[in-house]
Amino acid sequence: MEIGKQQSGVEEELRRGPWTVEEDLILTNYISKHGEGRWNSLAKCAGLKRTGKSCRLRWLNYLRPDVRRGNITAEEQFLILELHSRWGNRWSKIAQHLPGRTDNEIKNYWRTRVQKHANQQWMPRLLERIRTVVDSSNTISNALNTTLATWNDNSKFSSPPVTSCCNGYSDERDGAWVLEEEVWPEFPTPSSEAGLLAGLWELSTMGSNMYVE
DNA sequence: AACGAGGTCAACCGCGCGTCG
DNA sequence: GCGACGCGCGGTTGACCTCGT
Repeated sequence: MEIGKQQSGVEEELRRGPWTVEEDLILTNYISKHGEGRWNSLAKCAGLKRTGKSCRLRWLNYLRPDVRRGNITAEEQFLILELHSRWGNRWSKIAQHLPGRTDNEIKNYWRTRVQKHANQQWMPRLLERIRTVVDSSNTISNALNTTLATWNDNSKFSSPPVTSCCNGYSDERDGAWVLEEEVWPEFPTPSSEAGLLAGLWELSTMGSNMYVE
């Protein structure tokens, strides 16, 4: 384990790297008794040889009781795509709309699974398609799950959900998917922002507990 | 079975902002 | 007004895992 040094006065050994079960227990017990905040003094008072920053990160990203673990659901994927298209890399802001998910988790998810496809030309069309589905469907959760599950399971983000909404071909030069514009079907009136919000509100009433301002 | 490449994710780092004395 | 401090955010790193050859 790498050892760091405090900058001030008396040198004190600081632990870095992965947290042990014992450290997790100490931090959890301390916060349950005294609450969070004042992380630097918290670390000292709890007897942890960690920086306040490290304690805060460990608590917020891992130990907090309401941290939700496990796979990102289709609905969460849609929200991440939608909110990122709106706000960019504002991970903490995006995370506020996915209860139990941390900004770090969303950031990692985006960078490892989505980013390399984010600039492909079908992405805006996919978002538009989902918006339309959300806007026009009375079974929003099912519609989203169907659309995105097909997309994820069959293509691993490497191509748009062509089987359900459009045709396309793989560009010989770089393998990127190219949509054939003319085969896009005409959907009902393009969704308005209000329609999208209504759809997400619908989702929130179906137990997903997600919402948008 | 062994090895390398690529993916995943917890943790760290640097910076900027707000607050307080 | 200014410096110290605490905190939060986004970017990056590196250890570990998985998968293909």
